[in-house]
Amino acid sequence: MITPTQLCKCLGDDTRLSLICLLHGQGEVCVCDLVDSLQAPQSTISRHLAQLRQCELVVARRQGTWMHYQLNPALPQWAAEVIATLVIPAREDLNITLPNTACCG
Amino acid sequence: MITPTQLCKCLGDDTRLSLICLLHGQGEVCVCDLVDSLQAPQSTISRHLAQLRQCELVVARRQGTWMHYQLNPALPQWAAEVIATLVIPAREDLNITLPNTACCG
DNA sequence: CTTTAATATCCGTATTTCCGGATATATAGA
DNA sequence: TCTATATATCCGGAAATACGGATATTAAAG
Repeated sequence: MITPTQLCKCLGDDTRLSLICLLHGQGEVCVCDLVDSLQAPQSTISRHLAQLRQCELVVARRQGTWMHYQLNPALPQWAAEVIATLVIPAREDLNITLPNTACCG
Repeated sequence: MITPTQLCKCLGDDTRLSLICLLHGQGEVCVCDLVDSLQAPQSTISRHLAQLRQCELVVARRQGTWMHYQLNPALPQWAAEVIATLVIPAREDLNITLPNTACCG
């Protein structure tokens, strides 16, 4: 179970917070869309996603060669609440625009 | 003005999160009480307080040789909300017990 | 079984962060 | 002015974190 300190550590990085913003309020998003949106090397995105997975902030589902990520729907309530609160100013600060095109069906 | 990433970085450390827990819901607390409560070297506490000050999460008031800290009452609402949400599980996780004795009048 | 595409992991390096003893600063009181 | 107390800052070293190109893994397709 994630601790408050760990949650903050996870969210205390621009790339990871951006990923959380992209996932929040969406259903599943595949990695290629995340890489596209953030314009960062694939290995960087993948590494941060692994970290978010390890803290159980996100969960992944494989569909063929694609991986679909979403926020862990079973987060403790306080964590979900912190994320929901942060996402609003973070979207503005980090200039996050939700991708409206899915690279994969 | 603090950014969401910066807030999370600040809160993503046991010592700093503990300090925030000790200050939240209290009025002012002096440094000696904080050092006492957290059982950490004075320089460590002072360094973390300086960081919290720099991010404007806390404000300080000098009274003679003592410094009194409190949460910045003028935080952006989202930041205040994140802190209020986090403090509850953090108190439990970090075993924070509020000091009921003030070392200085 | 080979190729191709998507994603994950490895690994050496650069950067950041944290630590705490030593020292500096600031203030009150004698 | 000298002393004592509270707090802040300095500094060198240790530890953690981030980066991204190269490589490995996985699965679909031919």
